[in-house]
Amino acid sequence: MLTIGKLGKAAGVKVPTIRYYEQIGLLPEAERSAGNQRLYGHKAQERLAFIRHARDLGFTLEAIRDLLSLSDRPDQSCAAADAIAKAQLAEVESRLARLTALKAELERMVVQCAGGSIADCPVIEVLSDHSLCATDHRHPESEVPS
Amino acid sequence: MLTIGKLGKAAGVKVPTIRYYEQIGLLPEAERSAGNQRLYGHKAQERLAFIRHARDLGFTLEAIRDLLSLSDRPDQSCAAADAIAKAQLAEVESRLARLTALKAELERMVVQCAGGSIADCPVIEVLSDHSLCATDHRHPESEVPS
DNA sequence: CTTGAAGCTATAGTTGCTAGAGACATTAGG
DNA sequence: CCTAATGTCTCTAGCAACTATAGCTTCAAG
Repeated sequence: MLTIGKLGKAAGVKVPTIRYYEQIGLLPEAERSAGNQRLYGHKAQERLAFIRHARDLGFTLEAIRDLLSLSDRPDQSCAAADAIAKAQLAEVESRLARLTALKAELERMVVQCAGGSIADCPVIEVLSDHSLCATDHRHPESEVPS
Repeated sequence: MLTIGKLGKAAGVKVPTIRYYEQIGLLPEAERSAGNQRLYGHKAQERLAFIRHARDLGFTLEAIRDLLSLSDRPDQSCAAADAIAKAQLAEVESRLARLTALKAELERMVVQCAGGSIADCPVIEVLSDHSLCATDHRHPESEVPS
């Protein structure tokens, strides 16, 4: 049985984060020692690793909650899990597209800036006047949508 | 003079967001009509467009605050503005790199899933066991760092 | 002159944690 | 066995950047 600190170290997750996951019901309530400290077994360790890995891949806690409850019913179809992963992939792809456009525009700004004064700094200029952007694209709605 | 609603529509910013920007001091306090409603002139409209554009490019509100105060002093050197833009570019590039790695791994998961049962769903499997990831990469620290 | 849209303030909620305070538990060294 | 240093406990508040809600007032059109 591991204390919360060892578990955190093993999984690469900070201690308060583990307690937070328990609080929101992603992890079940842990067993307690005589002195009221949380103790974790192998199952909890696997579950936390799953969560951590999914977070690393950018899944939201809500999506992870769904994936976990799916993985608890191994007999069912994996269509739902596949759908969640596909949605995440689509999300990542759309963010990639947006970031790529941002990168191009930022590069244009930075390259043009030759260290003069603010009055003719292309950084300020481009930000002030959208029409100075490359004309062949629209801006993304926002960088990280709701 | 525009009411807050017209201004929002003109700049593509929601009304509560404008009030929020005023609250945190990004926009100056607006003039008020006889009936206490906010009124905006040309200058405010430009300032809001600047903010909106910078947000679209992923600058934080803190960075925008700095850029705005720089643009208010046109005689100074634009080195600071350039540094902010360069930092933002670096940030975008690092996020691009991370997202590209995520995309590859998600694609692997999704492609392998042939619609069987959860018990052998590659989505769940890969998430459960990190060693099933492509062995030639480490995961990014996190998708969007602090 | 009435009705409905748009505006006002103030507060709370969102996501995914992180930081702090102040008290108790455990462990390593002497 | 005692003490000091960690580790853990609960609880609350804070971060970014908004978004939503409630309950009110003001404005513009018919």
